[in-house]
Amino acid sequence: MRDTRAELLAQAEILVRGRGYSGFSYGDLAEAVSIRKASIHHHFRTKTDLALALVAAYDARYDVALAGIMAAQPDAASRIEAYGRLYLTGVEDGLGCLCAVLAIEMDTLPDVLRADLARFFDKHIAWLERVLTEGCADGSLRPGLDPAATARMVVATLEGALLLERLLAGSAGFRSTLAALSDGLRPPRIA
Amino acid sequence: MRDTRAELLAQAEILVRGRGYSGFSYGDLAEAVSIRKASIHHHFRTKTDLALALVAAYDARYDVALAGIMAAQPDAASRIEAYGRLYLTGVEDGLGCLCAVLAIEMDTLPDVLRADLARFFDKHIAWLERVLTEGCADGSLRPGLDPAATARMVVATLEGALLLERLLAGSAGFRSTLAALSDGLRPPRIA
DNA sequence: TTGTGGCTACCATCTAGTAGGTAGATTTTT
DNA sequence: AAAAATCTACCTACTAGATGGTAGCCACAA
Repeated sequence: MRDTRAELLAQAEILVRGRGYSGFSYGDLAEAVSIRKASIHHHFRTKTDLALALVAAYDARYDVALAGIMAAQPDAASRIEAYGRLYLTGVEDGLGCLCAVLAIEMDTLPDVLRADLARFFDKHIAWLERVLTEGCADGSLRPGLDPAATARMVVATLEGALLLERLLAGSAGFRSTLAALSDGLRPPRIA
Repeated sequence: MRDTRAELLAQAEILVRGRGYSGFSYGDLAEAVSIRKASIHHHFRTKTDLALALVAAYDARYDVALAGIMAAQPDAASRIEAYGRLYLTGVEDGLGCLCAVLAIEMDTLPDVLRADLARFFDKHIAWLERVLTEGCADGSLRPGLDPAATARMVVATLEGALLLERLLAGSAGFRSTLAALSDGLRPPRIA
C-alpha cells in the first residue's frame, strides 16, 4: 500500500525547493505523483495547508538532525561544522532550503505560514547561540565572540551559500564558504 | 512627460523583490503603474525581457556603488563594511535582493537569465576577492585568510542576512550579523 | 455502513501574450 | 510650408491555457 500523502509531501518539497512556492502548481504535483489534481485536495484542502505541512515536516527533520549533532559531536567547533554540512545535501541535490524559498515570497504568504517560517529560523538561531556560548567557554571557539550575533551570522551564511552555490560552483563552492566560516570562528593561532 | 519604461522597471523591481518572479504578474504591474496590461508588452515584449532588463539595471546600479566604495573608503576593512551596508536598504525597505529572488526560482528561468544572475554574483565575488587580498597585504584584515573562499562567504552571509532579517529582526538583526562578519575578518587582538 | 482515497467534470479567475485600432508626435517628401 | 508617411505609446478586446478549488460520484476496506 502506498502512502500517497507522504509522496505528495516529498514531491511537493522538491518542486517548491526548486521552483519557488508560486512557481509550482497542484497540476505539477499531480503529474509528479500520478494522481489527478483534484485528488490532492483530499489530502491538503488548500495550497496553504500543503505549505504548512511541508514546513512542519521539514522542521521536524531538522529537530532530529540537531539532536543527532549534539549526540555525535563532542565540541562546539565540530557541532557548527556538522550543522553546516546539513545544508550540503541541498547543494548536491540542486535544491534550495524550503524555508528560504518561502521567505523570499514573504509578501504573498498567509500570516500563519510566515509565523512558522520565523519560528523555524529562530529555533536554529537559538540552538546555535547555545552551541556558540559553550564553544567560547570550552575554548574550541574564539573567545569574546558574540554568541547571539554570531548565531544569526552562521544561519545567514549557510542559507546564503546554499542559495548562491546552487547557482554558481555547486558543492565545491559551498565547502569553500564553510571553511571560511569556520576559520573566522576559530581561536586565533599563536603562530 | 513621464518615463513609463522607467516606472515599469521601478515598480516591477519592487514587485519581484517582494513576491518573487512567478509571484508577480503583468496584471499587478499594470495596476501599479496605471496603464493597461497589454501596454506593458509594448515596452517589454515578454516577461523574460522584463526580467533581463531588471537584472541589467540592478547590476548597473551595483557597478556604480562598488566604484563609489573604492573611491570613498581608504582600507579593505571599511570597504567590506561599506559593501555590507549596501544590503541594508533592502532590509529597511522590506525588499530582498533581486538576484537572490530570481536565483531561488532558478529551475523555471530561461538560460539567458540564469547566466546573467551567475555573472552578477561572480562579479561581486571577484570584487571582494580583490579587496580582501589588499586587506591581507595592508594589515587591515586577518592575515592568512583565504581571499577566494572569504569572498564567497561574504556574499553568502549578506545575501542570507538580507533574506533572514527581512523576515525576523529587520535592520537591527542585519547590523548584528554585519558586526559578527567583520569581527571574523579583523586581525586577532593581542589583548 | 461509514470512511477513505481516488475519479470525472466543472467553475471563476488569472496568466502571458496577440490583434488591431487610435491619437498625437516626429520625420520625410513634395 | 504643406502634405504624407512613419513612429510612439497607449487602448479595447480577445485567446488559449493554467490556476486553485468545488461538486458529486464510485470502489473498496474496516
